[in-house]
Amino acid sequence: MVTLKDIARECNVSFSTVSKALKDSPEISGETIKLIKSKAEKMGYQPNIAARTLRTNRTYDIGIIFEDKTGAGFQHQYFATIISGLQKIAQQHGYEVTFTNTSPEKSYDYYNHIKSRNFDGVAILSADFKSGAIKKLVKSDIPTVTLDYYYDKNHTTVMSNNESGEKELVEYVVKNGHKKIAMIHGEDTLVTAERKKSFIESCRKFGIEVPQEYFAEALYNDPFTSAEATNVLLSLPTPPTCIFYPDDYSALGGIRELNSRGLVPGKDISIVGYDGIMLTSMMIPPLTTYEQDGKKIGEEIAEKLISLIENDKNFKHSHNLISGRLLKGGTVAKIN
Amino acid sequence: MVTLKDIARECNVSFSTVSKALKDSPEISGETIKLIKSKAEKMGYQPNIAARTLRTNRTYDIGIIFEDKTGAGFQHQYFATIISGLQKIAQQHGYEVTFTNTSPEKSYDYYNHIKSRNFDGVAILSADFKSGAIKKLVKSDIPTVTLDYYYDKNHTTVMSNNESGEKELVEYVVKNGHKKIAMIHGEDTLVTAERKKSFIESCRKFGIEVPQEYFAEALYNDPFTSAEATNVLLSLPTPPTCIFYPDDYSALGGIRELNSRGLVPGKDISIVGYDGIMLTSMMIPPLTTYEQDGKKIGEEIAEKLISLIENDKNFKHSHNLISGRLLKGGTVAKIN
DNA sequence: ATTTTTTACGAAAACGTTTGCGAAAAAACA
DNA sequence: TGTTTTTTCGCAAACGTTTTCGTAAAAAAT
Repeated sequence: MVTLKDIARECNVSFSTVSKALKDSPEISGETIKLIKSKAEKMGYQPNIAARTLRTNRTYDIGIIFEDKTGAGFQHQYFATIISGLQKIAQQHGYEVTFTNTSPEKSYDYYNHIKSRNFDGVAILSADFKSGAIKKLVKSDIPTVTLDYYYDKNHTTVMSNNESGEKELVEYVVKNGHKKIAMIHGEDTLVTAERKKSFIESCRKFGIEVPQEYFAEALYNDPFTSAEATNVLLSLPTPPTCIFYPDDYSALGGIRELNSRGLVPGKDISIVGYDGIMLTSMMIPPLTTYEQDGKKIGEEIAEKLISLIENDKNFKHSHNLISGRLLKGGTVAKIN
Repeated sequence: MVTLKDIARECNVSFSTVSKALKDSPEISGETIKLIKSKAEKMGYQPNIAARTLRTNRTYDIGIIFEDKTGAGFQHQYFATIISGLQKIAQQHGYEVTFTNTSPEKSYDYYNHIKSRNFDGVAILSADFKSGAIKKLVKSDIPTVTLDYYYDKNHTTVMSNNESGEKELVEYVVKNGHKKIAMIHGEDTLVTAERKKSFIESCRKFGIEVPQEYFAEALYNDPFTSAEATNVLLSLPTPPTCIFYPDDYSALGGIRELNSRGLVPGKDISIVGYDGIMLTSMMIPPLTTYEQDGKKIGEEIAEKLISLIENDKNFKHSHNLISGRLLKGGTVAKIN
């Protein structure tokens, strides 16, 4: 590889002059800068990042923490688009994105690992946020931005707007005449809590008090537990006319159960999903759902993280809500 | 951060002794090794990777090239599982995985960029393999493994076994009595060529010569072009009884078209997909398709790449075929 | 008891940058 | 012309490792 010294030799200057010239130092005259730059270009110079890092403690590398219990991982559209958006912005600013190793063991020391790798910052997309390791990282001097988890005023997070998501869905469903609305929700997380809260309050705004038995728990993105939950809800003395699912995959599981009972979504029963994965738009009828804007979320994470890294003077920690949009499919029947 | 010097001070030895002790050098006595290691552990020592890289030219970092024209990217199950498998193995060997920046411009110098980043090796998952930039990289001294593209004997590739995939599908379909079998294939790539070839030869083995008009082109993973292609095939004087789709998403597009014609897959018409994405197993009936083993492919890529990096003496460049398995859904009707 | 070998460690160079500081040359001023 | 200021550049240290080589002490061999 061609180094600063090689260029220096060609230009008859010292290698420190080359270094300065390449970053437009005012110490170096305009002519020599021009000379050096063209020479460097011609020789195909690329700085050795490791050497730079050693000296400056900057890697231009953003770590991503993505603890993937299921192994199915980021093939979910939500995460895939987030990562895609994140990488796009990072790349625009000259950063690379690396999937940093996640712990098989519990007591993994993320902080030390990341210090060792010299990441400029880290985006925590999926993790056990309550664990000591993650907390230590977030509270440390390493710039971090979290996805869908909120600690306090002293750190930055980007969250999908669950409140508006549920609100829009409820409004749409109620407008179609539904009053007996049930919710199958995911396992107990911050996101789940937010969605439940908004669901309940949105219903209340229309004078609807959702009874306890209209709530059922399933696992996110697991069509089987949601099918079961569907079964439970439909076996109630007064079954709901509309069922909310925690996500689109779960809704598909629900549809299977409904079909086996001879019920057609959008006619005999109404359902809504959450996420807006591509496939649901191709179903017949398309699933009514709330599309989260993963791309935007990823971009926002990258932008916040980079201004944190680069010490933007007017950076303030913030809690960013990214809204998506209602996809009116055909699985909500108009009733009265 | 705690460095070698810090540990040396605590142990009353030189820092070079510490360095050696930590990697079990025979130069250092057993006792001092034990002492140093425990001290290092206690102090939370993590080596500075940048410094190590500068000295050794090793980063323990694997670059991934993933040119994503569509922006939809690795949310496709095939790539997602590949990356997941790759990362798993990499992590087991102490490597990190980074999505290295891909070029918006045509003449991007991957080679220099990767040299600059000091990646130990790079996995080329998706790229313009015929471009000069990629060729230069593959022909260089940087260890590379490619996915689904084959150059020559002097480099290593891992490919999904398209030959056996098509063969198994054809066998299954023929066994169900089909003789008029059409193929919608994707755009012209190496993979497409392999699949077409195997399809034709497998049919021939059963005495079936596929007429020219039974081939139609669509775009991979695009339900709309495949719907159109479906339309063309069904409008033929003698329409096929079974249609092969380039992938599962395309098959879903086909199903829409079939439905709109009042045809039910698995009864009035038969179809098969390719890929085995999770969702197809939840359809009613489930799609008959060939599941590619992305996880295995990713693992194989990582293993090959790492032995290449670590200069395994008995490493030989190879062309690795990874087979998947037939998923017998319910979209192939038995006819006679 | 002397010589040789082995063991166990330290000194120092090197990797390629960035950057503070000093110095020579040029320009400005008196 | 002599002095000061400014411009432009080179020197050298530093970042934290790895690794070669040298060497003192200990052990073994004579």
